[in-house]
Amino acid sequence: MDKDPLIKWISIIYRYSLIYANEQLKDFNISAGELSFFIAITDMEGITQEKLSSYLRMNKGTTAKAVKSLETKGYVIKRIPESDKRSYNLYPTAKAVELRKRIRKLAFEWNDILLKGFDKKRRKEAALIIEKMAKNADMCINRSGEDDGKKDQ
Amino acid sequence: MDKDPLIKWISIIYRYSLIYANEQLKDFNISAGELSFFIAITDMEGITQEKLSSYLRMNKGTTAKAVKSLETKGYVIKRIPESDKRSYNLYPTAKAVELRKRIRKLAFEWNDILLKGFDKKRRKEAALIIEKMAKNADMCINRSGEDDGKKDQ
DNA sequence: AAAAAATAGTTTCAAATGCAACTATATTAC
DNA sequence: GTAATATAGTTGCATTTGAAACTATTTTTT
Repeated sequence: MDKDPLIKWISIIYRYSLIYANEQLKDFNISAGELSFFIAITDMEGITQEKLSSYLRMNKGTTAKAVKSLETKGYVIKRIPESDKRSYNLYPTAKAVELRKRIRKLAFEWNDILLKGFDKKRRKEAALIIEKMAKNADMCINRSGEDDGKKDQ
Repeated sequence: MDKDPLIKWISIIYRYSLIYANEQLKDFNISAGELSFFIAITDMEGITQEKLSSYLRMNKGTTAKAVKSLETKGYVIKRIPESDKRSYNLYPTAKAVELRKRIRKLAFEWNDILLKGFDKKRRKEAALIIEKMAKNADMCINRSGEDDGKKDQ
């Protein structure tokens, strides 16, 4: 049963997610790599790149590039706050806000594809498991995931 | 609960897996991207690139590059079979076979990190869920995953 | 307040990957 | 058996990403 390590399947899910997103986003001039940044910025107006990086667990260089691209494409505006001139607050443009719902929907349609054949209870279980695994990974790499101290359950 | 789409967590798990593997593999002159190819070739001696691509669900171009790199590094030998001169059979070198166990162990140590805090039953459940999700993704992108026809369970 | 350290972001380089066009060989159709 | 199609692999180009070195501010130390 554990002939293949989990990472084999995770890798497939991740790579196919990018393929799917690229296909679906073709008409919007947003790339798969930019998707999570787009969603986060439209959801959390005014967020800084630093916060964005830590929220998505992305390298800050990656964040810089994605944000710059979204800015060039007219989806994001950067504003330097008086309070800290090193940083930017990121705001979605009207054009981005207009697309927000459709783009978010797309991410959740992919959820439904991944969870096809799962009943409600198993969907919830899947979400919990995946999120916990990500937090375990985070804890290992950054020692920053909150270890909730819970024992095996 | 479903504020964030699953892909956010999948992305974190995948990217952190690469970071972990790159760190752990430093001494072996094998990169994270080559890892799954290394394991598959040492497990399935004589496999072709075509089969390898379909087994790992990797683009054949990606496979070609990874295999070439593993060959350059002295881990893989390509042999053209009489039966089909277009293809290669891939064999691990002695050097690869020698490392095989340690490299495989590494992949499963990462499993243990991801599944920290999960009891036996939940580990099995996690493996089933992840594999099913990957097959759902595969089905969507390639219409090739075997749809087992099972209803929601 | 000057020096040192921390923080926010950018840029360069390299790795991982997909796609599409390409070559070479095999198989199928006619 | 030749032409058309399919299959196996390679290569060039683009995207996604991380690491590390860098600049510019801010905060902390002394």
